Amino acid sequence: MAKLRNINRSLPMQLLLARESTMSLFRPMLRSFGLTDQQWRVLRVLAGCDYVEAFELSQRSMILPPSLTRIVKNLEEDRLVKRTTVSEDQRKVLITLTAKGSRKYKQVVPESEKIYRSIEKKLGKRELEDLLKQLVTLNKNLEN
Amino acid sequence: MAKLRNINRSLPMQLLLARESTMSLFRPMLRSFGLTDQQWRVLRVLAGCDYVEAFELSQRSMILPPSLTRIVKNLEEDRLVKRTTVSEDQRKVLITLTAKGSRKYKQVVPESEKIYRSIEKKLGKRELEDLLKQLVTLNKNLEN
DNA sequence: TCATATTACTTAATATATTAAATAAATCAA
DNA sequence: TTGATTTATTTAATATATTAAGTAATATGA
Repeated sequence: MAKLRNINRSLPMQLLLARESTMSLFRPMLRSFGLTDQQWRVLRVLAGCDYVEAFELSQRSMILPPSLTRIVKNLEEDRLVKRTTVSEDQRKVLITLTAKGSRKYKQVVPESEKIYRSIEKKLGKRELEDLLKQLVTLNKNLEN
Repeated sequence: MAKLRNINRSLPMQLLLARESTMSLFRPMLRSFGLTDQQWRVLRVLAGCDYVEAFELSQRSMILPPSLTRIVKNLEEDRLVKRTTVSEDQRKVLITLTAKGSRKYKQVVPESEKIYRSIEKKLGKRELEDLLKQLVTLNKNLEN
């Protein structure tokens, strides 16, 4: 009978496990700031620019548009982001950080970097750099 | 102001992207068999043994117990798996593949392997092996 | 033995993922 | 210009993720 490769040899499974191992280190910190993983991804993109269109935000935060609609709605209720429309193209929605959102971002950044450095320490800076490089290559080679 | 590392240098983000790049190659095939990603993970574990306890299935399929409860319920409604309890410990639930589940598994395996080989071709067999090895190491070093 | 703690799983509540369909604004073609 | 198409986003429906709380069976200790 045809047999499937072992989980240790399955790229998708090892990637899932790696993502989980990694995020489980950040998650308690994010929760302590009242943020979900995805909300943090959104804040992080927004912090890099004045405003972003919904579609670009979707791509850069790796959250599909239907999910993003609700996430932005929740963030807006928490007064962390603001939505506006452009008069040039009434279909588009622009999203920006509020002052409160910006403060939240600035609070999280040093904690996030602290965790990242602890990961570097556990894995070795060179090994981590090497792994990142390979992942970037993989993503380039598999992208549609 | 403290600035966060770029997304290209973020291990969690690159892992998320890599997982997505990879799964997007398998997903259409799985859907054509009427399976979600998680249902396939469950079938795959079950195919490796006669029966599994819910807790072990949860760990090996990397699905938390509350999600697993519903996933197994749905698979049971589709007659792909069966739940039984053991008399020695009435708390425990054993899950097994039905004949129908086993047939489904055997149908998917060759298609899955076909996709896997196409990934090997795109990335290079050696590079893929190397990446897998690094991921296994990372998972070992970060595990709780 | 009997109250207490632990274990194994399920339910509940809220958040997100995925796919398809809907909506509304903008663009295009005849 | 106007009907058809495309684009940008939202709704809807179903599935899964996450955390907390609940339930029932088993184990433990005075």
